[in-house]
Amino acid sequence: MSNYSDNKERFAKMFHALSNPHRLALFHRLQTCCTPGTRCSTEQAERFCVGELGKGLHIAPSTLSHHLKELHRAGLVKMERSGKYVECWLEPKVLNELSHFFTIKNE
Amino acid sequence: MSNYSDNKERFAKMFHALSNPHRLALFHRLQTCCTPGTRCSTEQAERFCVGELGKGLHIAPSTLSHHLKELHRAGLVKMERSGKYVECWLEPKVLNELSHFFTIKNE
DNA sequence: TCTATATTTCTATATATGTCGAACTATAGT
DNA sequence: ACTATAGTTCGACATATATAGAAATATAGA
Repeated sequence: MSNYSDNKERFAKMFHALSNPHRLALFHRLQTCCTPGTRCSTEQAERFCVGELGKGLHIAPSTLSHHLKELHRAGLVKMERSGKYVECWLEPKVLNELSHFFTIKNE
Repeated sequence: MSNYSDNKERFAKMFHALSNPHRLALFHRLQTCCTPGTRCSTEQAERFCVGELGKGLHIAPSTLSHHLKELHRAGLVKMERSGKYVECWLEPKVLNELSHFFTIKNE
């Protein structure tokens, strides 16, 4: 189990990635596991391409790319090219780590 | 229930506060609900004074004060003067909010 | 009141970050 | 090969941040 002591820097980097409102919005968009109204059977995050993710954020493509790179480097977002597009998604494992991080410790 | 949409900026500020390794260490020290070996009955975070929190971090008192102020302004840390000291602690409510933030949404 | 301890505020400075536009790379379709 | 679309890299710049030291404030105790 990934505890804080072994991952100080890693957690700090993840929180840094989430500290920018634009990046947080991107992350949040990736968190919705299925289209509204439907219900996912698996706890699987959905995939979005870069352009879709940036919609409504009113930032330049270069800025969008920069922010997704930051999220990727922090280990929060997976990225893979698929033809003309680059797909982005979250690993549920990382979300669980983060969720667990905020439970009060009984060391 | 405090959802993301109503608290975008607030969450970003909390993550920003946690994005610095020194602040993250301070936060983590506050997370231990009781002294090692013991077991807490209540889910109550412990109180530490500013000086105690800074031990082992090797930062100047002014820097320590600055960081705790950031954590406080982000709403993560409560502070109250008690005589010569200033006591710091976490609100379990905020920890729960953050823990919940990382669960996959079924919007 | 004087002193020691705890903490904060102020000021300065080096470094990091967010942002964009221009140029570039990758891919698909004609 | 040419063109359009998707996305990235690079360079520049304005702003934000981490840090420390010096000075100030708060409190307890002699």
